[in-house]
Amino acid sequence: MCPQDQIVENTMKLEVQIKMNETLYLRDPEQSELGRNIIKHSIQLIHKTGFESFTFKKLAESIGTTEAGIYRYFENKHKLLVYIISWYWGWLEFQITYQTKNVNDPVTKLKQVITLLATNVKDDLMTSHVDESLLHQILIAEGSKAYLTKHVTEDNKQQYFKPYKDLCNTVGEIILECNPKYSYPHSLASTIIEMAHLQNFFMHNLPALTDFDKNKKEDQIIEFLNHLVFSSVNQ
Amino acid sequence: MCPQDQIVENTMKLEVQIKMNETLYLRDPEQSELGRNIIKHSIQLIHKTGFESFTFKKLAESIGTTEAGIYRYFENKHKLLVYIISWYWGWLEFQITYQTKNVNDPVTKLKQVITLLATNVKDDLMTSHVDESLLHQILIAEGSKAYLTKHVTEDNKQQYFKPYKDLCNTVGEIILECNPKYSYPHSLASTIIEMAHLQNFFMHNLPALTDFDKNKKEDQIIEFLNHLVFSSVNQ
DNA sequence: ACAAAAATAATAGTAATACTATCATTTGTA
DNA sequence: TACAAATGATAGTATTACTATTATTTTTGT
Repeated sequence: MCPQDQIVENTMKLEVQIKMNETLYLRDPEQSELGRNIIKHSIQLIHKTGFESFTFKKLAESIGTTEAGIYRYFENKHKLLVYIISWYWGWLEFQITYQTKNVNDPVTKLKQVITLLATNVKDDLMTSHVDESLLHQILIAEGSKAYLTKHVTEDNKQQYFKPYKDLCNTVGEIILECNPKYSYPHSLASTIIEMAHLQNFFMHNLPALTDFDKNKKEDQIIEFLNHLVFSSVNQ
Repeated sequence: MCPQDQIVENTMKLEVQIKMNETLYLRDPEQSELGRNIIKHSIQLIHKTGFESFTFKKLAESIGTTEAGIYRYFENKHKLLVYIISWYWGWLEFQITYQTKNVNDPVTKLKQVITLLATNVKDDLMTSHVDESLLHQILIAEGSKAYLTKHVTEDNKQQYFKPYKDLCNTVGEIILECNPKYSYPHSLASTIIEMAHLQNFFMHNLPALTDFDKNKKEDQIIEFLNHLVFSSVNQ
């Protein structure tokens, strides 16, 4: 298991806690009611209004606190976005490790990973203040905005994208288990991860860019990705 | 040739002119010196500062006009971004049609398309006010911001993404020429287009997400995409 | 060549955003 | 209980994303 993931026994019920990069926040949002509310409501608000219209003022109003209160936790809305996205990658990494831990066949494992990446999960009750279903949709619509900035290099030096890279590595290693001679494990892994999200966005919003119809949902994306991945890995 | 692309004889030298969606602008920027300056300088400025820091005020200063002057051409900076990105897709479609017009073998044709998509071209002198090399880099870093918005559905109804869809269709048709039974021509086409850009961004900014080193440049991305595409198309 | 129309420049103004600062009040903890 | 830490309330600034008005050029039709 990746050292970023921890299971913490907390107030008598089992809670999953994802260890976050400390330079992302000013005050740890996991450690207070207000902090957890910031995470919870920012997920709801970004999902509802989109990242561009999302402001700390609106967030403060929806929580019932003040703008200045939010600024004590996060320097700006970009860092908050990176925070919740990192959280999601960490949580996904945990899901992958946990759900495939007894699977020995790498092909089966890779198929399960593709399904996990492309499926909009139900809210995981083990993380009470995070709605993973909304978070999955945020990843689809806003995920790339975390790194598509002019300050990506500095952000990268601060390790903001480590959870994403770790996940990419994990998937890359499973690809190599399927075929140790495959030349592009990381690029294929990032392609799977990005396309699991982007084909979903296209299917719902720009269907002419896909071969899917809205009804059958993610199954078609999973079939497409399976076909793409296994034909090239087994080449 | 796609009806969107036209060659126009203009002031004694051959100029390529891409027909643009008229709802994208308030006044046609191709038709005046100021308009062409808006396009030229916005490409330079977005490339230099990134789309988030790009403002009409800065653009006006770099042209030597006023903010209000820009607003007479474009309602807001998002429409200007969509404009220059649409322009690029239209230009690319023209390039593909033009450069592969005598190629009969669909496999050769698809390989050429992949190369065109993944290569940072030199500035095309046939379009004097547009620097295609900068535009290609803008596509890599900002392209997805054109559609990753809450108003993507309305924008799509206004046909803002038609040039992208047309390109996707063109590539999809070449894929079907390679294998008429391939099930996902559009999804594979959008995957090629997006990954040609995204793997480039990752290679330069988040190399851990790829298997490429900065030196060898786009060749490795082209090899990766060729391997991915032809193993799955020939499956 | 000249008048009318169109485009541009100059200036001003507004509401919202993205912060920073200060101080009073509440809450948690040794 | 006392003290520090966290929160709330309020205010203020620079910038952004526009809109409006009027004056001045430039274009164009005759």
